[in-house]
Amino acid sequence: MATIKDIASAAGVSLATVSRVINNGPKVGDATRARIKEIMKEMGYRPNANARALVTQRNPSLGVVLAELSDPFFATLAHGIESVARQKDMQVLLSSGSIQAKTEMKAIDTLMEHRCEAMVVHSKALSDDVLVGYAKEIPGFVLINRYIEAIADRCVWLDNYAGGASIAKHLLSLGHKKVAIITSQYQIDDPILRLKGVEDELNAAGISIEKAAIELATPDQEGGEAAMQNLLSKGIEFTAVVAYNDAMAAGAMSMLLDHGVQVPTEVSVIGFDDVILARYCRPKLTTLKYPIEMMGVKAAELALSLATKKPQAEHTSTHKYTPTIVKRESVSVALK
Amino acid sequence: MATIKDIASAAGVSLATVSRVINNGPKVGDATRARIKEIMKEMGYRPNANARALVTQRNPSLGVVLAELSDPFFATLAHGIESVARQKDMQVLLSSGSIQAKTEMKAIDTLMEHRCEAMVVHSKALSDDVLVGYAKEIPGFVLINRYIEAIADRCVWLDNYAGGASIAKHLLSLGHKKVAIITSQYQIDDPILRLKGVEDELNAAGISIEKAAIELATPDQEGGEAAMQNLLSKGIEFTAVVAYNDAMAAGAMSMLLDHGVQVPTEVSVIGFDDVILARYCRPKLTTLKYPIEMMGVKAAELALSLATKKPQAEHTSTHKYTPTIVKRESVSVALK
DNA sequence: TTGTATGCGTTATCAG
DNA sequence: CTGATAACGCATACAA
Repeated sequence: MATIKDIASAAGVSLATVSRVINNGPKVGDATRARIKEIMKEMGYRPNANARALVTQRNPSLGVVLAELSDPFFATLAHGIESVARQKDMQVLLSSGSIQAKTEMKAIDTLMEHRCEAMVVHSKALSDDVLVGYAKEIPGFVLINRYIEAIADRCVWLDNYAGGASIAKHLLSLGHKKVAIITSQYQIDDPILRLKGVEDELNAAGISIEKAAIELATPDQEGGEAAMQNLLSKGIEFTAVVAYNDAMAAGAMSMLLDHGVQVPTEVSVIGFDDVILARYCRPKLTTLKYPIEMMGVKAAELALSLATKKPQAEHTSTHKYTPTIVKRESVSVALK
Repeated sequence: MATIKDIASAAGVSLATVSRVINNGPKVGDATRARIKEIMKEMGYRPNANARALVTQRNPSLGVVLAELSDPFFATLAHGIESVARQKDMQVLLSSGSIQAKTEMKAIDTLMEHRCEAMVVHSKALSDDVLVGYAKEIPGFVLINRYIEAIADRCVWLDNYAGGASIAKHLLSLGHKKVAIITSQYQIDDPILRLKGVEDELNAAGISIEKAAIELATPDQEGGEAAMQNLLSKGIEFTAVVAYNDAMAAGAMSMLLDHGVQVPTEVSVIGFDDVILARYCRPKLTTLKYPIEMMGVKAAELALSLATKKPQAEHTSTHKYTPTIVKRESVSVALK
């Protein structure tokens, strides 16, 4: 592959001159500039980003680590991030962490080795301390979907507890008293906080959820189905079920429908996230909107701004988002 | 950030020795090796991937360009690709092309500048010639979801025509004679070929589709809804509608249901892709399985193998996939 | 306006 | 076993 040197000798000029036209340097004669550009086209010259990064001491790229790309939720997040990267002419380096401490750490390390100046990472498996350590080492390090006190200004996160609480409020307002829970078997903070939000609010209204009415399963459709299956076969009574996310809600709804239970007439179902399928399933899912794309955009912008050591523009010191309820068809007033 | 030189002087050895321990070089004393490793930990040393790529003349990374990450279809594709990259310790560089020639080209160019040794690209907007040009220049260049004769062995693609044909066959076998089409307004080859497959097969059975029964719209839920809306208000008669993809099918089905038309009793609906929502919507969508993740894996492996100039192992010279029908609930025998 | 020289962090080729 | 030293491709301060 042609290098800057090849171009230089082909054009009969020095390296420096070629370098100048590449970078739109100011002091180059129009004639030479044109000629050099011409030659570059002919020879199919491509600047070597690695060499440039080395000498420049900066790699205009944004590292991203998330759990599973196949999950529509993360895909949407990635889309948000990617859009700002593209707009700012940043290359995105992507790694999957798959919620395992070792993998997540390796992903971040690799990104660091590439010296990408900004990174937004989704990590559930790594400890606070480790993450704080990275944050200290990398100016443009931003955490998405996680809140750590010590680096609050580097976290873009959702108030899961508030989300749980507003679900409970909504259900309460509709007269529901018997509610079942279908949550994730992975006891990371998201499901824990959501559940606590629901329970606290319910308790405040004098309602408590029995242990048996809480099912844990994989946070996907299959999990939702299995959980509902269990609930049904245990003979638990409920007029509403709150699911950890839309996928589980959809799975639960499928199972309900398959068993001849009407939704929402007999049982109301509420999800979380408002991913695309919430609008596709029948009945359309009432859920909580998780503004994940917006948060991805925010996180990317924050990371970039932090990386370029901009003044404290973005340092509002808190980047909390609150989910809002989206009322569709799967929730109605309690029957009994 | 600490460099290899810093480590060397801190350890009182030469650069070469440090480099050796980094790369697990063979000839280093155990004592020195241990000591150097220790020092590297202490100083938080991270090899600089850019410098390494420069001198090594190889960047162990896989470039990926696709249309829209937010689309579950592409997310699944990306997931397949990413999984093989991770397994082979390759960093993935991701770019979105958004189906615009300029953007797609820029994405590829950027990837080239980074000298990634393999790339799998999804391009609909670029011309055959341009793509062939890239393929010639980049050994590890693989095209996904597109077939170009001249570089057949670099294409991992789906036989859309055959897919269309098998849809028609299925419908025919169920006695459908009046079928409407909802397709994409973007007239790239996928929709064109699928449609042709359907029409040819139908024609062979003596059935033709009237122009008015073919609706174009955006290839998403909204498009599907709008298209069905049009069909309905034009008073077109049909017992089956074949949609360009699952999203449009789901949209169409929504609209049908909203208008009190039973699916599949009165009208059958068939999709394409078998993305996740096909299993979530009610009735569950009968569709054609597009083995996109598998194809992503294949494309990535092919690209990597091509890049490392492996023998002609993978060069079966054709990487065609054929979609297969997945029978669920949205299609039944024709009513009338 | 253009050229020369130096160094960015590593690897690799030689010698010791 | 270990140490100099020359690239790698490019940007840039300093000369001319």
